[in-house]
Amino acid sequence: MAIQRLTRQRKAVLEVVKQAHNHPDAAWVYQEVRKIVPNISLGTVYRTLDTLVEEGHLIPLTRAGEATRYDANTDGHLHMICEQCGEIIDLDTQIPDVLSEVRSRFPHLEIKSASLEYHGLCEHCRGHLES
Amino acid sequence: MAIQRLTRQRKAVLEVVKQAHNHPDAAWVYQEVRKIVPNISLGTVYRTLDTLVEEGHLIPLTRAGEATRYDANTDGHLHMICEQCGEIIDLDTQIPDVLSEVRSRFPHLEIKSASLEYHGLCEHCRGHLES
DNA sequence: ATACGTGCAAAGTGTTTGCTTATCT
DNA sequence: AGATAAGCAAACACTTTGCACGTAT
Repeated sequence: MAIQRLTRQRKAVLEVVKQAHNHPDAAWVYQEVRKIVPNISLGTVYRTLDTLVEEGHLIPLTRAGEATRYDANTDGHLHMICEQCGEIIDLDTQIPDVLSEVRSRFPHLEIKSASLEYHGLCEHCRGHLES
Repeated sequence: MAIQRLTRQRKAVLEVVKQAHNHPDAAWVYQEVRKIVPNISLGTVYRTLDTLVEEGHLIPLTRAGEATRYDANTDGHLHMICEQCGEIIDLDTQIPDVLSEVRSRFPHLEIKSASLEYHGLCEHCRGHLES
C-alpha cells in the first residue's frame, strides 16, 4: 500500500518527522504540522503516520504505556531509552547476531526477527545524578 | 515497597497468574479471579498486578497497542511472539550478551540493561501456513 | 486502632473510525 | 470524473484515580 496521493498534509507530516531530532510522537507531530497546515486534524496525522510506517519510511517505537514515537532513520540501528528523561538515543552500531543461536536451539519455531533495545542513562542525566 | 497486607484478593491474583500458562493480561486475570473472589474489582486487579511487578513476582510484557501481559516466570528467559496467533512462547535459554560490546562502544552512556524479544511463527501456526 | 486495601464509577490517555466533504491525478 | 484523503467528533480499549467503606495486622 503505497501513498497514492501526495497531499499537502502528507508532505508536511513526513517533513516534520524527518526534521525532528527527538523521535516524536503523534501529538508532537500534530502540533508541529499545524504550523504548516493549520487545520490538519489529529486523525489525519495518525492515519498518515500509519501509512508512512507501512511503506517503510518510518519506524514506530513503542514503549510501555507511552505513546508510540517515530523514527525517520530507517537504517538498521539500535536505541537506548534514558530512564531519567525519556529521551531515545540512536546507537549507530551493528545489530548483534542474536538470531542464529536461538534459531538452532528452537528449530520447531520459525523465528523471523528480533527486537532489541537498551535502557540506561544518557550522557546528560548521568552527569546530573553524580553525588 | 513490599506487600503490606496479604489479602484474599492478593492471594487470588498471584495464584491465578502463577497457574496460568498463557501470559495473561489484566482482563483475563480479572475474569479468572472472579471465580475465587467474585466481587473483586478490575481496579484492584490492576493495582495488585502493579504491586506484584514492583516486588519482582511478575514480569510485565508490553506489546504495541495491546494490553500488558504478565509472566510469573521471573527466571531470566526470552520470549517469542507468534505473529499469527499472538501467543507468547517462553524460550528457556541463556540471554545472549548484548551489553558488553555496546557499552564499550558508547562509554559516555550508562547502559544498564537490554530488552530482547523474538518474532516469528510458533510450531502450530507454522504448520498451518504450509502450502 | 489505624494505616492500608477495596469497590465502584468516573475520568484519562492514546488511538481508531464513520461519515460527509474536499481534493489529487 | 472518480477514487482516495481530510476534517470532525464520537467511540474505543486499556488503565488510572478519587473517595467512602472495609479489613488485616
